[in-house]
Parts: sequence; C-alpha cells; structure tokens
Amino acid sequence: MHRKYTTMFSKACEYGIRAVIYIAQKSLNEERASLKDITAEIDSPEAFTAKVLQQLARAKIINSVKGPNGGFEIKKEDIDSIKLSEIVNALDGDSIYKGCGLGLKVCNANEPCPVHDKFTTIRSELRKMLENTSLFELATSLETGLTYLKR
Amino acid sequence: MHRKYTTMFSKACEYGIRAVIYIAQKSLNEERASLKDITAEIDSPEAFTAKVLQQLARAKIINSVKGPNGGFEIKKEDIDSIKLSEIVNALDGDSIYKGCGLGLKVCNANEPCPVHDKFTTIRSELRKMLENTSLFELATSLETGLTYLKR
DNA sequence: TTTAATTCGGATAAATTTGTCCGAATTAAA
DNA sequence: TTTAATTCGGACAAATTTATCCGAATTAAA
Ligand code: SF4
Ligand code: SF4
Repeated sequence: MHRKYTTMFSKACEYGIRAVIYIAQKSLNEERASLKDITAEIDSPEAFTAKVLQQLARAKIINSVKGPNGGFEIKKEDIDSIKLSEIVNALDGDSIYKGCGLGLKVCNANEPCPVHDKFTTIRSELRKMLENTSLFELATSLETGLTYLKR
Repeated sequence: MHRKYTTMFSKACEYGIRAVIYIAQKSLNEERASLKDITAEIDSPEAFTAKVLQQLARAKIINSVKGPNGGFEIKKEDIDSIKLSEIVNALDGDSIYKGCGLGLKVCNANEPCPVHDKFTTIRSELRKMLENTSLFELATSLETGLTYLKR
C-alpha cells in the first residue's frame, strides 16, 4: 500500500538521463557508446534501456548508428546546448509542472491556498534548474565518478 | 512509453490529502465524514479511498468510528498541529527527500555535480513547506472551494 | 559476398500501483 | 433484540510501468 519509492522522475527517465550523460562523455572523446557499454556503465536493464534510447533517438536528442562499431552518439557541438529539461520532457513530459502540486481538483483559483505560492515557486525552480543545466556541465563534472566506476 | 502523468505524490497520497482536508473541515464543524461523503466530495474511487483512510487511521492521523453515524474525524485540537508532511509520510514515505534527484547512482559525493545544490535546495523547500503547512490552514482556506462544489 | 555487430520494433511478461468486491465486525438506533 | 449503517480486511482485477525476448533490418568489416 505504502509506496516503495517516490521519485521525481520515472525509471525510464532516470535511465535516460544517466545514459545520455554517459553518451555525452564518450562523444566528447570522439567515441560512440553501444547499448552494452551504456547499460554496463550505468547499471540498468539492457532491453528496457534500449527502448528509452530509441525514444531519445526519435526525439533527436541522440543519434543512433547501426551495424558494427555502431552505437549512440551526440554531436559534440550540441552537447552544450542540450539541456536536462529536453531529456525529461521527451520521457516524462511536462506534467510535473502542471496542475496542483497536491493533486487537488477542488481549488478556488481566486483565493489560492497557503501552499500555492510555495508550490509554484518550487516547481518553477525545478524547471529553471532543468532548463539551465546542460549536458556538458553534467558530463564533465561527473566524469571522475563515472571513470572510477568503470575499472 | 512516455508517462501519462508524473505527479509529485502517489494517487493514494493525493486522495489522502484531499480526504483529510475534508475531514478536518467537517471536524471543525463538529461533524463526522463518512466514506461516502468523502468520496462524493473529493471525487475519488470509494473502495480505494477506504484503504487509504484505513492506513491514515492506523497511523493515528485520523480516527475512525464504526456503526451508524460513524465515519472519520479528527480531534479539533489536533487539526492545527497535524502537518501535511505527516500525511505524505504515512502514505508515500520520505523517499522523495532521499537519494539523488536525478536518480543517479553514479556520483562522486566529494565533488557534487552542478545540479546537486539546487536539487537539495528544492527538496528541502518542499520538505519545509510540507512540514510547516497545517491541516487547519488548508481546511479553512479551501473551505470556499469545497462548499461551492457541494451544491 | 558473407559474416557478425549492432540498433529497431513488436510481442509478451513481471512488478507495481490503482481500483473493486464482498463478507465480517462493530455499533447506534429502532 | 433486531436491524441497518458503517468501517475493516482479505482476495481479487485492471491499468500502468518496468522489464524481457527474439527476429528483422542495417551496416561495417572480414
Ligand atoms: S491554491 Fe492550493 S489547492 Fe489550489 S492549485 Fe494551488 S496549491 Fe493546489
Ligand atoms: S551530486 Fe549530482 S549526481 Fe550526485 S547526488 Fe547530487 S544531484 Fe545527484
């Protein structure tokens, strides 16, 4: 009954974020990341992650290349302009920003409840954070941690 | 694949919050709220809401009374001291405050990524907001909206 | 040209969350 | 004491999310 876990984003989205960060890292190094690479690196289920990557490829956030030496990549020059918000949006949509944070339907919009302002503030901070955080920042700042995990 | 809805809390929790606000309102008026009352008022599935209410009763957030004229109630003097956080905690736990907001396992805690501070800030604001918002505030401020819906 | 490495896409399965059904227990009122 | 209104609790069902399987398509390299 009581939830196991309440996370900000779906599992798909979490895997997506992690995967894209890893792909970005590799791409900065002129390398592609194969599905196997990725799932080994970010510790996620292979087939499920494949679906997530397909979706990100359809959304043009990453590029996929079939065949030997294929894999996923991101154009180097795009890595700085791609923001976290785009990944989240492609996988979870933007519903986290919409509607009452308490899930209330019953609400007098003219006289908002005491929580309303704080809620909208929190959500808009979340949005700003996602919109202002580039893949580049994440890829470079997390590089140490990731490379550590690799060996 | 793409999520229908990403909400801050589970459905159970949303119903719980709405139900408790309604019960508080009634209790302030010396009345009990029956399950039927509640689900009619907050527009939620009856049997499911019953489970949620049971859980809240077990957590001593509300009191349940069986038999004719039974229902759910909250001691008047408690309404001001019960905070939103208690309801959320009873139904969704506190996992929304824990772990990486991006769902990353791979993380070098010594050199947090650029998002870390903003994330912890956002979460702590959410927590503070939930901890500082009493049922009384909500019940009284939402009264207009709720009574409007009733007729 | 053949082989092998890879992504793609559809079908399906497992897990979790959300929702329903129904009889048992309790209790106030008739 | 009987009845009826109510919550309780267990079993079950539906919907959604998460995860797996496998063959098809693509393509680089042998
Ligand atoms: S005023 Fe309160 S109840 Fe209404 S949408 Fe804002 S937070 Fe939700
Ligand atoms: S530093 Fe970044 S990756 Fe690590 S826990 Fe904080 S937000 Fe998550």
